[in-house]
Amino acid sequence: MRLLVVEDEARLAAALQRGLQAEGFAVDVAATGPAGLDAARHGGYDAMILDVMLPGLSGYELVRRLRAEEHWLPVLMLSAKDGEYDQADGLDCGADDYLTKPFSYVVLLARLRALLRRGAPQRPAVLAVGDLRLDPARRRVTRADAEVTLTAREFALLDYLMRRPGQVVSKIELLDHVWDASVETAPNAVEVYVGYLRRKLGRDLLETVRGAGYRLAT
Amino acid sequence: MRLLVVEDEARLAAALQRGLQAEGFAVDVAATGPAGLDAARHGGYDAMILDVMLPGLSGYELVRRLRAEEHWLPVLMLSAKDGEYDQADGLDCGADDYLTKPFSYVVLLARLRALLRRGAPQRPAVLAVGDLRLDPARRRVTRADAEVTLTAREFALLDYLMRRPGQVVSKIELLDHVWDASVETAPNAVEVYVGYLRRKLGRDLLETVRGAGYRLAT
DNA sequence: CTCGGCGCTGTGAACACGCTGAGGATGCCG
DNA sequence: CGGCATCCTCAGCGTGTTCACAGCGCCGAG
Repeated sequence: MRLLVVEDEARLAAALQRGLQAEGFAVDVAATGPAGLDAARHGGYDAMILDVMLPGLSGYELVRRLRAEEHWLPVLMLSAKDGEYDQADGLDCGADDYLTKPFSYVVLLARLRALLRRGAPQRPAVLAVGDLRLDPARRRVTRADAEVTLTAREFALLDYLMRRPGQVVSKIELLDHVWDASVETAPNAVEVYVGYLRRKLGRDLLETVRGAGYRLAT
Repeated sequence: MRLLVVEDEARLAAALQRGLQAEGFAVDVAATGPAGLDAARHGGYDAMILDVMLPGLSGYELVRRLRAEEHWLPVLMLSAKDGEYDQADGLDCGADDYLTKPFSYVVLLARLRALLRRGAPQRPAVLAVGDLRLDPARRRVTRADAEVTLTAREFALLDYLMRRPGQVVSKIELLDHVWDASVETAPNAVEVYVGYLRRKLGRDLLETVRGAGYRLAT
């Protein structure tokens, strides 16, 4: 289990890190809001413990941004304030649980375990770009509310592109991530499948960037 | 949204009921542990607010029994004690969140909303999808009110799929969860059992998603 | 305008995937 | 011990999917 602790008070951060490591967690620490957001985005953590008062970016704002980007990492918020409206704010902006300082270590652990037991709360329910919708769990794709049936490879390709809307993705990158990396596949295969997707979803969706790759229209 | 409030203090129970009804919830009240357990078992509620100190059966014990019977209703616990170990106990015995008396109404609402937003893993007592019904306790399955007899494996497979209606479930996942994980079983076994289920329950129920897995029709 | 290279697409072959009937292994019960 | 139910492997078959190939069109540079 990997945890991310975002806390600027060095002593508290260190104490948390030591304590949680003793419980068998792998713990990374970030000391500022932006650093925490970055780590949460890229880190593959199982949960985050997040202070509200942070330099650079408040905990509230951090969670809001994370949720806006469809990251569903469980978040346990810590706050020095104990006014009741703060708790409500924290939960409403997307945190999963809330603890007021000073808190006891035992309570922290119990809450954390409850959070982890629950697992990631919601999943990226559906990816949406324009009128295009892709539901990974149900494995369904619709364009303008019309269902489109895709083969496994087509689906994987679209999934990958929809997670990077507006970005140019090279054929090499697609071969590495959508195709089996161990099998040597010609880049032309990507062109072929882009062709299939265009035929099924409409010409306007996938833009070719000559010499660089493909971009999903936003 | 239907709520169950289990609270023996009449004044508090009435206050909660009035307040929550004003928010648009349908609220039932039970005044004792056994009555609460009974209501929770049979009621089809979306969440339960549960006092710890109850006549007949403590809140801890109530949740424990509920969970043992595989009811996964979200539970928000209320306690007059505020010793930290109580919180830990409450969470560890299966509650989803915890509030200490005296609490403010605003906080209660925020927590409740967070709980409902999270939506505890839906596992109702009787699973139903379309005209298909599966009762885990009685181990019975009916399709259009006609009883169908299944073998243990067939039943376990259908059970797992019915808990994820509309979602695509891979053969690997099924092998991991429906079959004994320690025994190496060929993926073909899943195909065989899907075939059995189709034969007994009708062709239309289980859709195969080539290259991905199976999906229970919604 | 011309040319080279990149990307698009129709064709078709190899392949992988999933379905099914047969049957062996195992365990339970009379 | 024999009969029966259940579980699961195996092999064959049909079909959808994947991808290489080759020819062509188009874009951009010179």
